[in-house]
Amino acid sequence: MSASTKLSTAVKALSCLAKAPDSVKTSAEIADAIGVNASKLRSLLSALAKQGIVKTIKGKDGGFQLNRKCSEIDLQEIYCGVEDRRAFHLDVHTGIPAENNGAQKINLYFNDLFTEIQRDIENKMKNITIQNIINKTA
Amino acid sequence: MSASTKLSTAVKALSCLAKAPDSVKTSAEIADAIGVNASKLRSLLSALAKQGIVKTIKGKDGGFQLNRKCSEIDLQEIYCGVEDRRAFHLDVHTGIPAENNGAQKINLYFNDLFTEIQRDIENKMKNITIQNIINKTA
DNA sequence: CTAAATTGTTACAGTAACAATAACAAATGG
DNA sequence: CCATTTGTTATTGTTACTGTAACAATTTAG
Repeated sequence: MSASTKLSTAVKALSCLAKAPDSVKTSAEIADAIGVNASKLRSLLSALAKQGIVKTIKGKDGGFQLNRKCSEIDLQEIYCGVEDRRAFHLDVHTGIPAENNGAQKINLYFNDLFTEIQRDIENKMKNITIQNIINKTA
Repeated sequence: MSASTKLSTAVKALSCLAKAPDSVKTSAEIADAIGVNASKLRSLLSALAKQGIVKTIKGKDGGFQLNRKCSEIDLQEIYCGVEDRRAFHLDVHTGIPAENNGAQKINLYFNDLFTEIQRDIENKMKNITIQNIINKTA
């Protein structure tokens, strides 16, 4: 799953849970509703559980449930929970150095630039909550 | 080659050419100087030639040469020349639709969001020229 | 206590993507 | 004609990814 696909899948699952915040839904139910594989979804939701975004209930009659209000869950933390790397990670070619310090300096330049871009993106995502998305897609 | 790697490699090649704007360098010379494969570099530079960023000279004593001043080449057009997709392409999971219009709406939402992010990135890159990078990494 | 259900994680096979290189046709100039 | 260089395609090995299955661990019901 690409990073951006994980993000959108997680949002679909969360907004599915948001339809009945007090009930418990199994991974199979959610997976069926949003059209993804239940096993993949479980690993996604278990990551969100570690972030405290959802609550998991094991065993018979178990499943998943929102752990917070939709207005208190933003895209940035979903992303960070679901992906080990930083948001929209970019990389440069760290090829052979040789005595070639020009290429190395350009690598450093791009590392800085990409870091800056990532920060911009994360700031943008911090301001978008699940509730925002539900409102816009209702 | 990832998109971001192509971009940084292209910048290395261009700043290598910029060291002697009036001379012609072969792909082998440039590849050796920046530490990448000559064949890969040729396909990268041939894309930049189609954009009018570099000039190519085939045959004996041929090679590559800058076609414009460094201050008139920006990162955004390098990126677009070198990558067929748009800058830092992101995608959503376009899984089975079923009667499931909620998930589809979320896909549309993310398509819009990612498009907006791409536009932000491209605007940022438009303001950075090869000359800027040379100055900062000199 | 036993059985059923469910999460959480690992494994796996098949496929796709990628990297690095090689190879060669096309073009060019001497 | 020949040497050289680009531009493109093919090849090969490796890595990554996808979708699925399997199963241990956990929990509740009865």
